[in-house]
Amino acid sequence: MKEKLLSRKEREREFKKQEILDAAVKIFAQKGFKATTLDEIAEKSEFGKGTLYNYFSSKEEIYKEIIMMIINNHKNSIIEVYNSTDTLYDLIFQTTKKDLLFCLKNKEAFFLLVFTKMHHEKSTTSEISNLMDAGEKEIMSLIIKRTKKAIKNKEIKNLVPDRIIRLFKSSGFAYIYDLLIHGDITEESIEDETKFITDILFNGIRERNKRAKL
Amino acid sequence: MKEKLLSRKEREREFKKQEILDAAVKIFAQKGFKATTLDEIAEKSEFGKGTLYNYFSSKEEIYKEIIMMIINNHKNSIIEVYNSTDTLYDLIFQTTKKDLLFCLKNKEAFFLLVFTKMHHEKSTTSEISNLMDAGEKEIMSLIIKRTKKAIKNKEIKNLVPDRIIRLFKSSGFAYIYDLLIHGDITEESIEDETKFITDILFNGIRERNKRAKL
Amino acid sequence: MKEKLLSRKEREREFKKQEILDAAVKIFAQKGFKATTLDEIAEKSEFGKGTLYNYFSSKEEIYKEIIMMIINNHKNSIIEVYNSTDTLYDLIFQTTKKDLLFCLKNKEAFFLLVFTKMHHEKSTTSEISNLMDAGEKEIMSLIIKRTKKAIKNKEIKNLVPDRIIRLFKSSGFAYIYDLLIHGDITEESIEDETKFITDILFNGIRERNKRAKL
Amino acid sequence: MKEKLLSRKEREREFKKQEILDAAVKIFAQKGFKATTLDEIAEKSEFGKGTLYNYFSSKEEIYKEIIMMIINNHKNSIIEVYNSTDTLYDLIFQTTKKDLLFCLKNKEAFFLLVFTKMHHEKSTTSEISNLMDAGEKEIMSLIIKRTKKAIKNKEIKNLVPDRIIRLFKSSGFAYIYDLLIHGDITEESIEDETKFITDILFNGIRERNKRAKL
DNA sequence: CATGAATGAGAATTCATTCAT
DNA sequence: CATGAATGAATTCTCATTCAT
Repeated sequence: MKEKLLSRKEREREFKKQEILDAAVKIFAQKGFKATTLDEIAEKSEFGKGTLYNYFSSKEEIYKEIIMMIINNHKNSIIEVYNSTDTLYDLIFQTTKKDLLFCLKNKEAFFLLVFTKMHHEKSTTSEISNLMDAGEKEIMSLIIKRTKKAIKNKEIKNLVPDRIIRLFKSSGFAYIYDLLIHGDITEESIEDETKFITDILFNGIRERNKRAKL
Repeated sequence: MKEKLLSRKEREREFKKQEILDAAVKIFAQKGFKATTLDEIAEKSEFGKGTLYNYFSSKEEIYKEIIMMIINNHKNSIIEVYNSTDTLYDLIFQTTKKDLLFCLKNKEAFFLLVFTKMHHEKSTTSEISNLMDAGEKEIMSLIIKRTKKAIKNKEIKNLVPDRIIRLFKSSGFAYIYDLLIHGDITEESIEDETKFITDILFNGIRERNKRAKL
Repeated sequence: MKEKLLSRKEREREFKKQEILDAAVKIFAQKGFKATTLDEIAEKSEFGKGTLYNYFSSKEEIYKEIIMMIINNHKNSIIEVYNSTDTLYDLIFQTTKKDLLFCLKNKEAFFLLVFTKMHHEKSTTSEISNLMDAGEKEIMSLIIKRTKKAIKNKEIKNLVPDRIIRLFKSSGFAYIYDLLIHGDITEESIEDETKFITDILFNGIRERNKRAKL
Repeated sequence: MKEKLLSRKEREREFKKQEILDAAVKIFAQKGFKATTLDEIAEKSEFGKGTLYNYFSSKEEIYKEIIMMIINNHKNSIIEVYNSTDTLYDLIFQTTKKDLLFCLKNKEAFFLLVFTKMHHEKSTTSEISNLMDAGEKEIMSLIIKRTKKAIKNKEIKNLVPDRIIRLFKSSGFAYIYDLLIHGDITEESIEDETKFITDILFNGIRERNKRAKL
């Protein structure tokens, strides 16, 4: 919607800004905020160091814009899935699948996100934390709504929604992370992996009709 | 066992070293390696900046010793549980419970570990990564062994062990992390939380005897 | 020869680099490597402390470049004299004179050289020693050649060349040093001083009853 | 003369002090004043670091006492020779020989002296320079006296005494230095080397057609 | 706008000196 | 006296930010 009114000049500017962000996200993801230098970003983005300051007012702002970008992507993705599914299972399945795909294609962005979540670098102003929390909250409220509906509809057992969601979020997140780290995932195996994790969460892993021998 | 033969001098030295490590782990956990300054560690540990160098040869060594400490703690804890349980369920349950307890009591240590795992700061020599990987491997081999046994004994479905373990490890880890972050856990609720997550993984969350209404 | 192709930027850079070296050599000569601080060099060269690092990667590199500069100057000077003289006497005379002139104009450089020769600071990597030794060797081989020729031509007595050269080198060096230290030498008196020392040394070794064949 | 009245306690104290100085001179000679640490001196002398301060008030004082020790040794040696010789030649010959012997046995002390002479470390208070200059002056006055006598007695040509002495001092010094550095000298070759250098210098300045009156 | 040289605040590290035991 | 742990001032080096071209 914003893009509508941009002149060529402005479009070019946006393009260059994006180039810088693309370069920066990779380095930030690899080294973290503090250990990343502007020299590195400048070199990777093929701009002069001074030029960066024509687009961003500080190193921190670059970081902030990257985080925003990732969060919005993710949020929009979830909203879209939310609107096109009915059951909790489908929501979880589709979301996880989409996340996996996104992460696979934007490994750096993903790591950066994880990294920032874990990392409470106070130097990186709490503003960033706030942005993340805000995005998180919107997503959460959607999932909670759907979970309650799933309980009501007897799709799942009557468990505390907060706990379930915490488990979903964290499990999915962590599992994806582990997969990416160890590298044994391709675009083809995504459907399969997604099914694996979603099904376990929904069905558990216990053998049903037999007694475990101890 | 080593402690037996330490003289008073040596014991005092060990004690002070530990004081420094205790101060350091908190700050490292909060800010990460790069963003933590020796001035801060010195202040928090109530030693002069130079004194730190009488106990550690560099900032990085402090970090390294902390990681080692945590890894060893964790590894020993798992081994102990492994030797005192038979089923996979019990292993997961006890391990998770013990981890939760440890994490609750050593929040900083836990965050630091997570942080280091996520963070591939190559600056922080790969030596640290190696240490972690070595510890990890030992633990993994124990869990894999037990998982295979569980499949053989029909305790659980015949799923690929690696995948299951990845899920356990990551889920447990992430769930604990999430719990700690949001702070709503006490020593009393540990048993309950542990049961919740272990049971879901084992049983799933789907309502069994009824068809979900969509 | 290199200078031909330098752009204005590059020439300016070289110029500034030289300014730094000029400032540094004075302080190094006065205080030695260890006792000289970058703050002093920065102040004397009228650059910011950080700026030095845009031109040199470390304090030691500044030192290294200075030594190289001096050695090369001196070596080239000797070679030139070697090629434009025939007798040992002339070689010694001209070299000594040229050295004296150089030293008078570059007192600091000279002291620094002496200083480094004396001083086997192993901290200052042995690389520097190696550079000096290499330069020295080239010069030595020229003088030895000429000395042997002088013996063959009966210009001087048949003494062990190594010993003679050691005497020349050390005497000349030390005499110059002493002169500079006590300051009673001007550009005008150089010819005279040179003749004084060369003649004494030569009267000590000259073949008496025969005419040197040239 | 001082030693006469020392009690056992005092003698022990002097002995330990000397042990420290002996250790220190080696390190100072090798690395220079700044680069030598008290830890090194403490280790080499096999005392605790704090103990050094029971004998010397500062690092600089250790240095100062060493220099004094060396200078006095040298001065006394010269005076002795002066009193037991008549001609300039003998004075130079004996002094050089004695110096060579001293240097060979106390390499470190010698290097330290050279080092300090060259090195105008202002950090090392000018007090040290003053001490050295004072010692130097006494020696100089003796040699000048003898040189004048030698001219009067037609032992040598009528050259400016100052210049001659400068040449002797510097030549001898530098030649010895060079010999020690390159290591090809033994106690046996001292007489020979001494004769070599003294003769050359003397052949350069000796009055030819007259017999020196003694 | 684009650039990169210049800068200085800040960080890690060293080491002479002090002092409690 | 002997000791070595504690200390902080001093030093080298890094890097975000500014600014003249």
